Amino acid sequence: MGTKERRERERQETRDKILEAAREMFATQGIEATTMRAIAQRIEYTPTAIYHHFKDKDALIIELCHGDFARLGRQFTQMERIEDPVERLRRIGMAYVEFAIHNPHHYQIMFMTRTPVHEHPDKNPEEDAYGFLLATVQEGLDAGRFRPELTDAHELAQMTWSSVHGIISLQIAKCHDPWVEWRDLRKTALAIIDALIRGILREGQQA
Amino acid sequence: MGTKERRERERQETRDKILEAAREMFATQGIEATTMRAIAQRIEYTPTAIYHHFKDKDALIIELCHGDFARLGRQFTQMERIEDPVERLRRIGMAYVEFAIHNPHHYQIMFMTRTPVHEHPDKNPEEDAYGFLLATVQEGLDAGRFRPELTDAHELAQMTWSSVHGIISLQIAKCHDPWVEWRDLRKTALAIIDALIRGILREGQQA
DNA sequence: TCATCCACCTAACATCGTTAAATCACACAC
DNA sequence: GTGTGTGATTTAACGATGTTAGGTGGATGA
Repeated sequence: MGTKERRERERQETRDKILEAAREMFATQGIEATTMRAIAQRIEYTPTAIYHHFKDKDALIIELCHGDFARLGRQFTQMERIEDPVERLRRIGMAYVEFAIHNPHHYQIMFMTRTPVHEHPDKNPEEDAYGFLLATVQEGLDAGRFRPELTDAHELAQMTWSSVHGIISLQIAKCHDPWVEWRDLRKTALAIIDALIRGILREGQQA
Repeated sequence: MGTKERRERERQETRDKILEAAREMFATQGIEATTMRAIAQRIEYTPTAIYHHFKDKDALIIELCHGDFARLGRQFTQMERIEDPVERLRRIGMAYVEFAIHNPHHYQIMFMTRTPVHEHPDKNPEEDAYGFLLATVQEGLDAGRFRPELTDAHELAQMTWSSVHGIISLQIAKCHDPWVEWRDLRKTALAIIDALIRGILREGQQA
């Protein structure tokens, strides 16, 4: 008799309903403005019901981040078939930008706020976006594509990552400030990626 | 009789005490964790007293930001005497990094969070850090130092700004995450600035 | 002397995340 | 069928937050 299984399934269903509601409300209203009571009301439950499925609001956020990191990682691994590691680097950068444009609020949670510790998931390579970037950089390093003074894969990965993150996060945080004439995000991001790649490539390796 | 002046001065004094307390508590505990009640207790006032000097917590934050932007702008204008605009660009970037290292919490408020509208101050050039960056880039542009496809001063300013902001903000937000082996901030930032500048300079203009 | 003013305080409100304890529905043992 | 759990959900509340209405008290100025 599968009553236990059904119970488990039902439990999972309401858990998913919570996640789904939280996901959309975080994305549209922002994380701070989304209250536990509001999430509960949305799925026609009582606020306390959520605490039966998640320890607290942070746990809810972390779980959502988990899924988002996995999605981002999957986007990256689609670039696996690109032979040239430098070209792959460029494409990773643009995929990152697209992710941010389509999920600005989640981007903010994932990369712009101090998340509560949040240890690494199960190192599943499909979800490990940073690992994929690191591997790509290492490949370029092994092929001798970069300038001789750049030998640290982590440093190179962090350089490329942060240079796209910079323009994304500034525009997310400051897009409404009138004292900067913002340019198109995709265009500026591409210019940054191109400039940075030019700047890290060994002489004679320019595309 | 200067009683009116004295009253005004006294008012200003407690106002400054509030600002000073808030400044330090924001810097050490973080902005969210610093409560209005705590600020009040620190200066031995009642929470409501603060509201006699500032409309609300946001107004307090904005006022502090104001001062911080001015400080940053003053740091920048110290580079005025550097002749070469490209070298000045590099030095601006490093000054920006130093500012962030010494004021991480304020940096977070100034550049990593959506501040409530916060219109531009009085365009005082001494406080307008972005304006100073923009002027430097324009100077390099006029001197024909950059690649021919890069003609927009705002785009160039945003490229250089965001590439240093990227590594700073990532390390501030994610420095405790164990899934990235962070490198020294100053070193990585310098590598990024150098790479980016190499990547935007016209051929034959390399330092 | 007395009304005024203004900095400041007392007391409270609404809302937040969160928790202890009660309730309710339903599967199971006898 | 009747207790007996068990586990999902609710009721009611707690403490903390930002904030506000209304009062207090002491110096000012006529």
